[in-house]
Amino acid sequence: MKIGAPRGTLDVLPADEPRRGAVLAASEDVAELYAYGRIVTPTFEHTELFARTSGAGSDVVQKEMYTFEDRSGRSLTLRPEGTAPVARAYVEHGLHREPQPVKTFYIGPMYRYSRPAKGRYREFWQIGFEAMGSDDPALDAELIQLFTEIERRAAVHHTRLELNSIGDRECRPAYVERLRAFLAERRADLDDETRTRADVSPLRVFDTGSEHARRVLADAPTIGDSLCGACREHFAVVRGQLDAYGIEYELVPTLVRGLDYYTRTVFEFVNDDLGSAQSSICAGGRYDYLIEEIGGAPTPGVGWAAGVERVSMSGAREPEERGLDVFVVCDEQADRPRVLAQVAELRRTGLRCDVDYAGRSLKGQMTQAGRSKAERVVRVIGERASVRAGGADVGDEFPATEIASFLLGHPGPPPASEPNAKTRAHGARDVSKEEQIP
RNA sequence: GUGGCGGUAGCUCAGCUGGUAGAGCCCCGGGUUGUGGUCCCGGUGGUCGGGGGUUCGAGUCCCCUCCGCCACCCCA
Repeated sequence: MKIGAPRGTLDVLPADEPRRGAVLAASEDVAELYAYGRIVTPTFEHTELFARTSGAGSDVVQKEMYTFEDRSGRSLTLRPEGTAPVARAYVEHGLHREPQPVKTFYIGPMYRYSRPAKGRYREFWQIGFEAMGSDDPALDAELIQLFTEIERRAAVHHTRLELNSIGDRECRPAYVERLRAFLAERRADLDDETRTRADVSPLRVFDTGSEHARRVLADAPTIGDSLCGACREHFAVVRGQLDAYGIEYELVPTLVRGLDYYTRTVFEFVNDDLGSAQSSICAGGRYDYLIEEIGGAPTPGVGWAAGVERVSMSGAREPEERGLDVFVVCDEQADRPRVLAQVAELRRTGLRCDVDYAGRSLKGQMTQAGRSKAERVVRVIGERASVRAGGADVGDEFPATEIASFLLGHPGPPPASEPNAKTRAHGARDVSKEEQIP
Protein backbone atom coordinates (compact mmCIF):
# COMPACT_ATOMS: atom_id res chain seq x y z
CA MET A 1 0.00 0.00 0.00
CA LYS A 2 1.18 3.46 -0.86
CA ILE A 3 2.25 5.79 1.90
CA GLY A 4 1.04 9.33 1.67
CA ALA A 5 2.13 12.44 3.51
CA PRO A 6 0.58 12.67 7.00
CA ARG A 7 -2.68 14.54 7.34
CA GLY A 8 -2.26 18.26 7.42
CA THR A 9 1.22 18.31 5.93
CA LEU A 10 2.35 19.71 2.65
CA ASP A 11 4.98 18.91 0.05
CA VAL A 12 6.53 21.88 -1.66
CA LEU A 13 7.48 20.64 -5.10
CA PRO A 14 10.08 22.31 -7.30
CA ALA A 15 7.29 23.87 -9.33
CA ASP A 16 5.80 25.47 -6.20
CA GLU A 17 9.08 26.73 -4.93
CA PRO A 18 9.52 29.91 -7.00
CA ARG A 19 6.43 31.54 -5.56
CA ARG A 20 7.14 30.47 -2.03
CA GLY A 21 10.78 31.36 -2.47
CA ALA A 22 9.80 34.86 -3.54
CA VAL A 23 8.05 35.39 -0.20
CA LEU A 24 10.99 34.02 1.76
CA ALA A 25 13.52 35.99 -0.24
CA ALA A 26 11.50 39.18 0.19
CA SER A 27 11.49 38.60 3.93
CA GLU A 28 15.23 38.01 4.03
CA ASP A 29 15.94 41.08 1.96
CA VAL A 30 13.68 43.24 4.10
CA ALA A 31 15.21 41.87 7.29
CA GLU A 32 18.57 43.03 6.07
CA LEU A 33 17.29 46.45 5.09
CA TYR A 34 15.65 46.96 8.48
CA ALA A 35 18.55 45.49 10.46
CA TYR A 36 16.90 42.32 11.78
CA GLY A 37 19.25 39.39 12.28
CA ARG A 38 18.24 35.81 11.69
CA ILE A 39 17.68 33.65 14.73
CA VAL A 40 17.28 29.89 14.62
CA THR A 41 15.76 28.07 17.58
CA PRO A 42 14.91 24.37 18.01
CA THR A 43 11.75 22.95 16.50
CA PHE A 44 10.88 21.50 19.90
CA GLU A 45 11.06 22.98 23.38
CA HIS A 46 10.14 22.02 26.90
CA THR A 47 6.36 21.82 27.04
CA GLU A 48 6.46 24.16 29.99
CA LEU A 49 7.65 27.06 27.82
CA PHE A 50 4.46 27.12 25.79
CA ALA A 51 2.17 26.08 28.60
CA ARG A 52 3.34 29.02 30.66
CA THR A 53 3.47 31.72 28.02
CA SER A 54 0.57 30.97 25.74
CA GLY A 55 -1.97 30.77 28.53
CA ALA A 56 -3.49 27.66 29.99
CA GLY A 57 -6.89 28.60 28.62
CA SER A 58 -5.70 29.09 25.07
CA ASP A 59 -6.80 26.66 22.39
CA VAL A 60 -3.22 26.15 21.39
CA VAL A 61 -2.29 24.76 24.78
CA GLN A 62 -5.55 22.97 25.41
CA LYS A 63 -5.88 20.98 22.24
CA GLU A 64 -3.39 21.83 19.53
CA MET A 65 0.05 20.96 20.84
CA TYR A 66 2.17 18.09 19.59
CA THR A 67 3.45 17.01 22.96
CA PHE A 68 5.51 13.88 23.58
CA GLU A 69 7.90 12.36 26.04
CA ASP A 70 11.40 11.62 24.91
CA ARG A 71 13.22 8.49 26.01
CA SER A 72 14.29 10.14 29.24
CA GLY A 73 10.79 11.12 30.19
CA ARG A 74 11.08 14.84 29.42
CA SER A 75 7.90 16.44 28.19
CA LEU A 76 8.67 18.15 24.91
CA THR A 77 6.46 19.98 22.44
CA LEU A 78 6.89 20.76 18.76
CA ARG A 79 6.79 24.53 18.73
CA PRO A 80 3.31 25.87 17.96
CA GLU A 81 4.64 29.41 17.59
CA GLY A 82 7.93 31.22 17.43
CA THR A 83 7.84 34.11 19.86
CA ALA A 84 8.28 32.24 23.14
CA PRO A 85 11.33 30.34 21.85
CA VAL A 86 12.96 33.58 20.74
CA ALA A 87 12.23 35.13 24.14
CA ARG A 88 13.66 32.03 25.78
CA ALA A 89 16.83 32.34 23.73
CA TYR A 90 17.02 36.04 24.57
CA VAL A 91 17.01 35.24 28.26
CA GLU A 92 19.17 32.14 28.06
CA HIS A 93 21.98 33.86 26.15
CA GLY A 94 21.85 37.16 27.96
CA LEU A 95 20.95 39.15 24.89
CA HIS A 96 19.93 41.99 27.21
CA ARG A 97 23.63 42.87 27.35
CA GLU A 98 23.65 43.64 23.65
CA PRO A 99 22.58 47.01 22.32
CA GLN A 100 18.80 47.22 22.63
CA PRO A 101 16.50 46.53 21.02
CA VAL A 102 17.62 43.15 19.74
CA LYS A 103 15.91 42.81 16.39
CA THR A 104 15.51 39.28 15.07
CA PHE A 105 13.63 37.34 12.44
CA TYR A 106 13.08 33.68 11.78
CA ILE A 107 11.67 31.40 9.12
CA GLY A 108 10.69 27.88 9.97
CA PRO A 109 8.00 25.25 10.50
CA MET A 110 5.48 25.39 13.35
CA TYR A 111 3.16 22.62 14.53
CA ARG A 112 -0.43 22.77 15.58
CA TYR A 113 -2.85 19.86 15.75
CA SER A 114 -6.01 21.28 14.26
CA ARG A 115 -8.39 20.18 11.58
CA PRO A 116 -6.67 20.83 8.26
CA ALA A 117 -8.09 22.93 5.45
CA LYS A 118 -6.70 25.02 2.68
CA GLY A 119 -4.14 27.43 4.09
CA ARG A 120 -4.32 25.68 7.43
CA TYR A 121 -1.83 22.93 8.05
CA ARG A 122 -0.56 20.97 11.02
CA GLU A 123 2.95 21.67 9.94
CA PHE A 124 3.12 25.15 8.52
CA TRP A 125 5.84 27.70 8.02
CA GLN A 126 5.99 31.04 9.68
CA ILE A 127 8.04 34.12 9.05
CA GLY A 128 8.43 36.02 12.29
CA PHE A 129 9.98 39.33 13.23
CA GLU A 130 10.62 40.13 16.90
CA ALA A 131 12.20 43.18 18.52
CA MET A 132 13.02 42.87 22.21
CA GLY A 133 14.26 45.47 24.65
CA SER A 134 12.40 48.60 23.67
CA ASP A 135 8.93 49.92 24.40
CA ASP A 136 9.21 52.64 21.78
CA PRO A 137 5.85 52.76 20.00
CA ALA A 138 7.70 53.66 16.81
CA LEU A 139 9.05 50.13 16.89
CA ASP A 140 5.53 48.73 16.78
CA ALA A 141 4.95 50.87 13.74
CA GLU A 142 8.23 49.85 12.13
CA LEU A 143 7.27 46.20 12.38
CA ILE A 144 3.92 46.87 10.78
CA GLN A 145 5.43 48.97 8.03
CA LEU A 146 8.06 46.30 7.51
CA PHE A 147 5.42 43.73 6.74
CA THR A 148 3.80 45.99 4.16
CA GLU A 149 7.19 46.21 2.52
CA ILE A 150 7.41 42.43 2.33
CA GLU A 151 3.94 42.41 0.84
CA ARG A 152 4.94 44.97 -1.73
CA ARG A 153 8.04 43.05 -2.75
CA ALA A 154 6.27 39.71 -2.91
CA ALA A 155 3.31 41.34 -4.66
CA VAL A 156 0.83 40.22 -2.02
CA HIS A 157 -2.39 42.10 -2.34
CA HIS A 158 -5.90 42.60 -1.01
CA THR A 159 -4.94 42.72 2.61
CA ARG A 160 -6.15 45.15 5.20
CA LEU A 161 -4.77 45.98 8.59
CA GLU A 162 -6.76 45.71 11.79
CA LEU A 163 -5.40 47.44 14.87
CA ASN A 164 -6.18 47.70 18.55
CA SER A 165 -4.60 48.23 21.93
CA ILE A 166 -5.43 45.83 24.73
CA GLY A 167 -3.76 47.75 27.55
CA ASP A 168 -1.26 46.65 30.15
CA ARG A 169 -1.13 45.65 33.81
CA GLU A 170 -2.32 49.06 34.84
CA CYS A 171 -5.51 49.18 32.91
CA ARG A 172 -6.41 45.72 31.67
CA PRO A 173 -7.34 44.16 35.02
CA ALA A 174 -9.75 47.00 35.73
CA TYR A 175 -11.20 46.65 32.27
CA VAL A 176 -11.57 42.90 32.60
CA GLU A 177 -13.45 43.51 35.85
CA ARG A 178 -15.83 45.92 34.15
CA LEU A 179 -16.30 43.46 31.33
CA ARG A 180 -16.93 40.61 33.76
CA ALA A 181 -19.49 42.71 35.57
CA PHE A 182 -21.19 43.50 32.30
CA LEU A 183 -21.19 39.85 31.26
CA ALA A 184 -22.55 38.76 34.61
CA GLU A 185 -25.42 41.17 34.23
CA ARG A 186 -26.32 39.83 30.78
CA ARG A 187 -25.50 36.25 31.57
CA ALA A 188 -29.03 35.10 30.96
CA ASP A 189 -28.92 36.55 27.44
CA LEU A 190 -25.77 34.72 26.43
CA ASP A 191 -25.33 31.37 24.75
CA ASP A 192 -23.43 28.60 26.50
CA GLU A 193 -20.30 29.07 24.52
CA THR A 194 -20.03 32.76 25.24
CA ARG A 195 -20.70 32.06 28.90
CA THR A 196 -17.84 29.60 29.02
CA ARG A 197 -15.60 32.09 27.37
CA ALA A 198 -16.69 34.81 29.73
CA ASP A 199 -15.43 32.66 32.57
CA VAL A 200 -12.18 31.45 31.01
CA SER A 201 -10.99 34.30 28.84
CA PRO A 202 -13.35 37.26 28.98
CA LEU A 203 -11.58 39.31 26.32
CA ARG A 204 -12.34 36.66 23.78
CA VAL A 205 -16.10 36.81 24.10
CA PHE A 206 -15.94 39.29 21.23
CA ASP A 207 -14.75 36.57 18.87
CA THR A 208 -18.22 35.09 18.85
CA GLY A 209 -19.91 34.28 15.59
CA SER A 210 -23.37 34.43 17.07
CA GLU A 211 -25.43 37.33 15.82
CA HIS A 212 -27.43 37.42 19.02
CA ALA A 213 -24.40 37.46 21.27
CA ARG A 214 -23.00 40.23 19.16
CA ARG A 215 -26.05 42.37 19.74
CA VAL A 216 -25.81 41.81 23.44
CA LEU A 217 -22.14 42.67 23.39
CA ALA A 218 -22.65 45.82 21.36
CA ASP A 219 -23.07 47.82 24.56
CA ALA A 220 -20.19 46.14 26.33
CA PRO A 221 -17.37 48.33 27.52
CA THR A 222 -14.42 48.30 25.13
CA ILE A 223 -10.80 48.23 26.13
CA GLY A 224 -10.14 51.39 24.15
CA ASP A 225 -12.26 53.44 26.52
CA SER A 226 -10.49 51.94 29.49
CA LEU A 227 -6.84 52.41 28.59
CA CYS A 228 -4.67 54.06 31.19
CA GLY A 229 -2.83 57.25 30.32
CA ALA A 230 0.42 55.52 29.43
CA CYS A 231 -1.25 53.02 27.13
CA ARG A 232 -3.38 55.69 25.54
CA GLU A 233 -0.28 57.75 24.84
CA HIS A 234 1.62 54.74 23.52
CA PHE A 235 -1.18 53.81 21.18
CA ALA A 236 -1.50 57.38 19.94
CA VAL A 237 2.15 57.41 18.94
CA VAL A 238 1.82 54.08 17.15
CA ARG A 239 -1.09 55.46 15.18
CA GLY A 240 0.66 58.72 14.48
CA GLN A 241 3.65 56.87 13.13
CA LEU A 242 1.50 54.65 10.94
CA ASP A 243 -0.08 57.81 9.55
CA ALA A 244 3.37 59.19 8.86
CA TYR A 245 4.18 55.98 6.99
CA GLY A 246 0.98 56.38 5.03
CA ILE A 247 -0.38 53.07 6.23
CA GLU A 248 -4.11 52.70 6.43
CA TYR A 249 -5.66 50.67 9.17
CA GLU A 250 -8.98 49.91 10.74
CA LEU A 251 -9.45 50.28 14.47
CA VAL A 252 -11.11 47.16 15.78
CA PRO A 253 -11.88 47.66 19.47
CA THR A 254 -12.70 43.98 19.91
CA LEU A 255 -9.53 42.63 18.31
CA VAL A 256 -7.68 40.42 20.78
CA ARG A 257 -5.10 37.70 20.44
CA GLY A 258 -5.37 34.00 21.10
CA LEU A 259 -2.19 33.96 23.15
CA ASP A 260 -2.08 35.41 26.62
CA TYR A 261 1.21 37.23 26.51
CA TYR A 262 0.11 40.17 24.40
CA THR A 263 -0.12 43.72 25.76
CA ARG A 264 -0.91 47.10 24.26
CA THR A 265 -0.63 47.04 20.48
CA VAL A 266 -2.20 44.12 18.67
CA PHE A 267 -2.76 43.89 14.94
CA GLU A 268 -3.65 41.54 12.15
CA PHE A 269 -3.28 41.61 8.39
CA VAL A 270 -6.35 40.06 6.82
CA ASN A 271 -7.03 38.87 3.31
CA ASP A 272 -10.76 38.43 2.86
CA ASP A 273 -10.31 36.58 -0.42
CA LEU A 274 -8.95 33.53 1.35
CA GLY A 275 -12.13 32.60 3.20
CA SER A 276 -12.84 33.10 6.83
CA ALA A 277 -10.96 30.05 8.03
CA GLN A 278 -7.58 31.37 7.02
CA SER A 279 -8.02 35.04 6.26
CA SER A 280 -5.44 36.14 8.77
CA ILE A 281 -2.08 36.06 7.05
CA CYS A 282 -0.01 37.94 9.61
CA ALA A 283 -0.68 38.75 13.23
CA GLY A 284 1.22 40.09 16.15
CA GLY A 285 1.58 42.70 18.79
CA ARG A 286 3.44 43.81 21.85
CA TYR A 287 4.35 41.46 24.68
CA ASP A 288 5.89 43.53 27.43
CA TYR A 289 5.66 40.85 30.14
CA LEU A 290 6.61 37.76 28.20
CA ILE A 291 10.32 37.85 28.92
CA GLU A 292 9.96 38.25 32.66
CA GLU A 293 7.38 35.48 32.68
CA ILE A 294 10.03 33.07 31.51
CA GLY A 295 12.56 34.24 34.03
CA GLY A 296 14.28 37.21 32.44
CA ALA A 297 14.45 40.79 33.63
CA PRO A 298 11.38 42.85 32.77
CA THR A 299 11.88 43.52 29.07
CA PRO A 300 9.35 44.85 26.59
CA GLY A 301 9.01 43.29 23.18
CA VAL A 302 6.97 43.45 20.01
CA GLY A 303 6.65 41.28 16.93
CA TRP A 304 4.51 39.37 14.50
CA ALA A 305 4.33 36.11 12.62
CA ALA A 306 3.06 35.51 9.11
CA GLY A 307 1.93 32.21 7.60
CA VAL A 308 4.14 31.45 4.63
CA GLU A 309 1.53 29.32 2.86
CA ARG A 310 -1.17 31.93 3.38
CA VAL A 311 0.99 34.79 2.23
CA SER A 312 1.91 32.79 -0.85
CA MET A 313 -1.77 32.14 -1.52
CA SER A 314 -2.55 35.83 -1.28
CA GLY A 315 -1.47 36.48 -4.80
CA ALA A 316 2.25 36.40 -4.27
CA ARG A 317 3.71 36.96 -7.69
CA GLU A 318 5.38 34.12 -9.48
CA PRO A 319 8.88 35.23 -10.29
CA GLU A 320 9.80 35.00 -13.94
CA GLU A 321 11.40 31.68 -14.75
CA ARG A 322 14.97 31.96 -15.74
CA GLY A 323 16.05 29.44 -18.35
CA LEU A 324 19.35 27.64 -18.41
CA ASP A 325 22.35 29.24 -20.06
CA VAL A 326 23.28 26.15 -22.03
CA PHE A 327 21.76 22.80 -22.92
CA VAL A 328 23.96 20.23 -24.61
CA VAL A 329 22.47 17.54 -26.83
CA CYS A 330 24.43 14.81 -28.51
CA ASP A 331 23.82 11.89 -30.83
CA GLU A 332 24.92 8.32 -30.29
CA GLN A 333 28.21 8.74 -32.15
CA ALA A 334 29.35 11.50 -29.84
CA ASP A 335 32.04 10.86 -27.24
CA ARG A 336 29.74 11.42 -24.30
CA PRO A 337 32.30 11.21 -21.48
CA ARG A 338 34.32 13.99 -23.03
CA VAL A 339 31.21 16.06 -23.75
CA LEU A 340 30.19 15.77 -20.10
CA ALA A 341 33.65 16.87 -19.07
CA GLN A 342 33.15 19.95 -21.21
CA VAL A 343 29.82 20.57 -19.52
CA ALA A 344 31.53 20.41 -16.12
CA GLU A 345 34.01 22.96 -17.39
CA LEU A 346 31.17 25.29 -18.44
CA ARG A 347 29.55 24.94 -15.04
CA ARG A 348 32.85 25.76 -13.39
CA THR A 349 32.84 29.09 -15.19
CA GLY A 350 29.39 29.86 -13.80
CA LEU A 351 27.18 28.88 -16.72
CA ARG A 352 24.04 26.98 -15.78
CA CYS A 353 24.04 23.86 -17.94
CA ASP A 354 22.25 20.60 -18.33
CA VAL A 355 22.24 17.55 -20.56
CA ASP A 356 19.92 14.64 -21.22
CA TYR A 357 20.00 11.70 -18.84
CA ALA A 358 16.83 10.00 -20.02
CA GLY A 359 18.20 8.37 -23.17
CA ARG A 360 16.10 10.61 -25.39
CA SER A 361 16.32 10.69 -29.14
CA LEU A 362 17.99 13.72 -30.68
CA LYS A 363 14.57 15.23 -31.29
CA GLY A 364 13.59 14.46 -27.72
CA GLN A 365 16.74 16.11 -26.47
CA MET A 366 15.95 19.21 -28.48
CA THR A 367 12.47 19.23 -26.98
CA GLN A 368 14.01 18.98 -23.55
CA ALA A 369 16.38 21.82 -24.42
CA GLY A 370 13.34 23.90 -25.33
CA ARG A 371 11.63 23.07 -22.05
CA SER A 372 14.71 24.11 -20.16
CA LYS A 373 14.45 27.49 -21.85
CA ALA A 374 18.16 27.31 -22.50
CA GLU A 375 19.66 30.45 -23.93
CA ARG A 376 21.98 28.42 -26.13
CA VAL A 377 21.88 24.84 -27.34
CA VAL A 378 25.02 22.95 -28.20
CA ARG A 379 24.49 20.12 -30.69
CA VAL A 380 27.12 17.45 -30.79
CA ILE A 381 26.96 15.22 -33.87
CA GLY A 382 29.77 12.73 -33.80
CA GLU A 383 33.04 14.64 -33.72
CA ARG A 384 31.50 18.00 -34.58
CA ALA A 385 29.58 20.51 -32.51
CA SER A 386 27.53 23.58 -33.34
CA VAL A 387 25.66 26.19 -31.32
CA ARG A 388 22.17 27.57 -31.76
CA ALA A 389 20.64 30.54 -30.01
CA GLY A 390 17.19 31.94 -30.54
CA GLY A 391 16.63 29.55 -33.43
CA ALA A 392 19.68 30.68 -35.37
CA ASP A 393 23.13 29.20 -35.73
CA VAL A 394 25.97 30.87 -33.91
CA GLY A 395 29.31 30.70 -35.73
CA ASP A 396 30.48 27.64 -37.65
CA GLU A 397 30.89 24.02 -36.69
CA PHE A 398 33.83 23.20 -34.49
CA PRO A 399 35.43 20.11 -32.93
CA ALA A 400 33.37 18.63 -30.12
CA THR A 401 36.37 18.84 -27.84
CA GLU A 402 36.21 22.65 -27.89
CA ILE A 403 32.70 23.28 -26.60
CA ALA A 404 33.82 25.21 -23.56
CA SER A 405 36.33 27.38 -25.27
CA PHE A 406 33.92 28.08 -28.12
CA LEU A 407 31.13 29.22 -25.79
CA LEU A 408 33.45 31.28 -23.65
CA GLY A 409 34.75 32.92 -26.81
CA HIS A 410 31.20 33.68 -27.96
CA PRO A 411 29.55 35.03 -24.80
CA GLY A 412 25.81 34.87 -24.56
CA PRO A 413 23.65 37.46 -22.82
CA PRO A 414 25.10 38.75 -19.53
CA PRO A 415 24.33 36.52 -16.56
CA ALA A 416 21.72 37.84 -14.17
CA SER A 417 23.02 36.05 -11.15
CA GLU A 418 22.97 37.89 -7.85
CA PRO A 419 21.74 36.98 -4.39
CA ASN A 420 18.00 36.62 -4.21
CA ALA A 421 17.64 37.56 -7.82
CA LYS A 422 14.11 36.24 -7.57
CA THR A 423 12.88 39.26 -5.68
CA ARG A 424 15.24 41.72 -7.23
CA ALA A 425 13.96 40.76 -10.62
CA HIS A 426 10.41 41.70 -9.80
CA GLY A 427 11.49 44.63 -7.67
CA ALA A 428 12.73 46.19 -10.87
CA ARG A 429 9.33 45.99 -12.45
CA ASP A 430 6.44 48.34 -12.14
CA VAL A 431 4.97 47.77 -8.74
CA SER A 432 2.95 50.98 -8.51
CA LYS A 433 -0.27 49.01 -8.33
CA GLU A 434 0.87 47.22 -5.24
CA GLU A 435 1.91 50.40 -3.46
CA GLN A 436 -1.59 50.79 -2.05
CA ILE A 437 -1.02 48.00 0.42
CA PRO A 438 -2.40 47.36 2.86
C1' G B 1 -13.50 18.54 18.12
C1' U B 2 -18.94 18.98 15.50
C1' G B 3 -21.61 19.08 10.78
C1' G B 4 -21.57 18.85 5.31
C1' C B 5 -19.40 17.76 0.26
C1' G B 6 -15.81 14.96 -2.31
C1' G B 7 -11.80 10.99 -3.50
C1' U B 8 -11.47 7.13 -11.14
C1' A B 9 -4.20 7.51 -15.18
C1' G B 10 1.25 12.32 -12.95
C1' C B 11 -2.80 16.68 -13.75
C1' U B 12 -8.23 18.15 -14.98
C1' C B 13 -12.27 15.09 -15.38
C1' A B 14 -16.31 11.51 -17.97
C1' G B 15 -18.31 6.71 -16.70
C1' C B 16 -27.13 6.46 -17.30
C1' U B 17 -31.00 2.74 -13.55
C1' G B 18 -24.57 -2.56 -10.86
C1' G B 19 -21.99 -6.41 -16.22
C1' U B 20 -14.25 -6.57 -14.72
C1' A B 21 -12.46 1.35 -17.28
C1' G B 22 -12.26 6.29 -21.08
C1' A B 23 -11.00 11.60 -22.89
C1' G B 24 -7.95 15.93 -22.84
C1' C B 25 -3.30 17.65 -20.99
C1' C B 26 1.54 15.74 -19.65
C1' C B 27 5.37 12.16 -20.83
C1' C B 28 8.09 8.76 -24.66
C1' G B 29 8.75 7.33 -29.97
C1' G B 30 7.97 8.25 -35.25
C1' G B 31 6.57 11.56 -39.28
C1' U B 32 5.88 16.73 -41.07
C1' U B 33 8.32 21.34 -40.74
C1' G B 34 14.87 25.55 -42.44
C1' U B 35 13.17 27.62 -35.47
C1' G B 36 14.26 24.10 -29.57
C1' G B 37 7.60 26.29 -32.30
C1' U B 38 3.14 24.03 -35.07
C1' C B 39 0.56 19.87 -37.01
C1' C B 40 -0.22 14.36 -37.79
C1' C B 41 0.33 9.12 -36.16
C1' G B 42 1.47 5.71 -32.40
C1' G B 43 2.73 4.33 -27.39
C1' U B 44 3.61 4.08 -21.80
C1' G B 45 0.57 4.71 -17.71
C1' G B 46 -5.03 3.04 -13.28
C1' U B 47 -5.35 -3.47 -7.73
C1' C B 48 -11.38 3.12 -9.76
C1' G B 49 -8.05 6.11 -1.69
C1' G B 50 -7.94 1.44 1.68
C1' G B 51 -10.72 -2.65 4.13
C1' G B 52 -15.16 -5.41 4.80
C1' G B 53 -20.26 -6.58 3.15
C1' U B 54 -24.63 -7.38 -0.41
C1' U B 55 -24.70 -9.73 -5.40
C1' C B 56 -23.74 -14.71 -10.33
C1' G B 57 -21.16 -9.95 -10.97
C1' A B 58 -19.53 -3.36 -7.69
C1' G B 59 -15.92 2.38 -9.94
C1' U B 60 -21.37 2.18 -9.55
C1' C B 61 -25.33 -0.15 -3.45
C1' C B 62 -24.25 -0.60 2.30
C1' C B 63 -20.73 -0.19 6.59
C1' C B 64 -15.94 1.15 8.55
C1' U B 65 -11.53 3.76 7.77
C1' C B 66 -7.90 7.18 5.56
C1' C B 67 -7.21 11.70 2.87
C1' G B 68 -8.88 16.49 0.79
C1' C B 69 -12.21 20.65 0.87
C1' C B 70 -16.23 23.90 3.12
C1' A B 71 -18.85 25.86 7.51
C1' C B 72 -18.47 26.20 12.87
C1' C B 73 -14.33 26.68 16.25
C1' C B 74 -9.76 28.66 16.39
C1' C B 75 -5.74 30.59 14.38
C1' A B 76 -0.51 32.24 10.76
